[in-house]
Amino acid sequence: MQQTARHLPAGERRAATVRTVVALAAEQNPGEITTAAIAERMNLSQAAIFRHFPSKDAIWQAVMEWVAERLLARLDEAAGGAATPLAALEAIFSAHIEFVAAHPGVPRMMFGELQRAEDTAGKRMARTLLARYDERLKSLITRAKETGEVDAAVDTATAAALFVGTIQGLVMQSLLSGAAPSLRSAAPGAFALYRRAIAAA
Amino acid sequence: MQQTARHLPAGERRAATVRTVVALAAEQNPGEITTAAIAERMNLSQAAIFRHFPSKDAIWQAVMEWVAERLLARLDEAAGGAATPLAALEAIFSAHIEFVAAHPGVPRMMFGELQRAEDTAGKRMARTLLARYDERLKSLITRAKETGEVDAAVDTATAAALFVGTIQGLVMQSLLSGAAPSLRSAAPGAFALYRRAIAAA
DNA sequence: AAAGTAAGTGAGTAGTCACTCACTTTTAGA
DNA sequence: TCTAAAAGTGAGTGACTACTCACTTACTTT
Repeated sequence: MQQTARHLPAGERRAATVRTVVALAAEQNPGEITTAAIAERMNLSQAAIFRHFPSKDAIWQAVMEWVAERLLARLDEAAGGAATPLAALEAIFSAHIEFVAAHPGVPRMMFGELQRAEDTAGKRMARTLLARYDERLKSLITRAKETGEVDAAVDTATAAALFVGTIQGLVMQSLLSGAAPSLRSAAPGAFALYRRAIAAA
Repeated sequence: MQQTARHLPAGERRAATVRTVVALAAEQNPGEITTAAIAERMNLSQAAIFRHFPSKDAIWQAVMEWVAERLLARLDEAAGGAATPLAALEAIFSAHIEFVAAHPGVPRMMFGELQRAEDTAGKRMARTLLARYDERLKSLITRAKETGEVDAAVDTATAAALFVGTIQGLVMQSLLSGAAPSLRSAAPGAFALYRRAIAAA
């Protein structure tokens, strides 16, 4: 990100480090991001990193916290402005796509953390994020059943899983093509199909 | 896998190595699988690995070839026995779920390879596999539109992406819970929703 | 301007990684 | 039964990794 601001206060340096990791994850395998690479991107010595984080795991934890806070805030904001539960689902869908289009490294980091064998802090944070996401989806789907927008015969948990899967399908397509714009343009069509899957007849 | 067969002929040792990597990927982050770990699992010295593969990249290439061959063969077999295009899609869905339930490391390896920054042989193989998969899906969906099973208004490419996404949603759920059985039990419900998304009214 | 403190650095360390090589053991064919 | 080739090994190597530490530089407060 910014290059030439030296001697940042600790809080800002931590924030800059997190932003740098998110940016690097958009370019390379998150598992292969080294502390040296992070430092180089910030025009800092590698040793400086460890003045602000006790370990590399702590960096990943901070990054996953950043993702959880920002993503959930945007989703809640999007859902809040919607008139009906189904409209809220669509708003969340768009907001999520917008978020990963702006930060292409995020889904890669999520998958990377979830795949870790050890039970790291970052992995727990990723799990928590997904659990909270799932909660919100299930709540909205339940309410949409009550308003009659979603078919009552549809299983709520399955519908929530398909919502996430629909996004993942788009993400995978963009991973293959390497293009972020395709994500945004393909999103409306994907949600239209998802709506068909759950909508009442 | 098997432990005590020493001095295997080269072909069998290569095959055993691939099987070992697939098994290890079910237990840990594929990116962290070392040649030492592979050798240890086979009760072999690490140096022996390099008598059969010129590099670690070559191992990954062989593994991805194994996956591509076996998976596509099973999918084609499943599709072949189906009466209609939509039935073929369902058979492919089941066969795919069965495959990843039997080899839980496979989706992790796929994602791991696709995330690589460098253009490795394994990554190219993963890309090719997905492209072939996509082809088959689009062909079946097109034919299902002709028979009237699938709504002609549904976009073929989007429907193919949602098919893959539906499976990924299930895989992600099982990654979170760590349980393979949940994959198999949740699959029929997930396909039922997918069918609703694309079926003709 | 002096001094205390926070931020940053150069030069390390121990450990791990993929990969090599001179050498030994096993297998298979005549 | 002998032998050559194939399969496997022990002991390395250089490159890279997260992390440390004694020391320096910059900022802030008085």
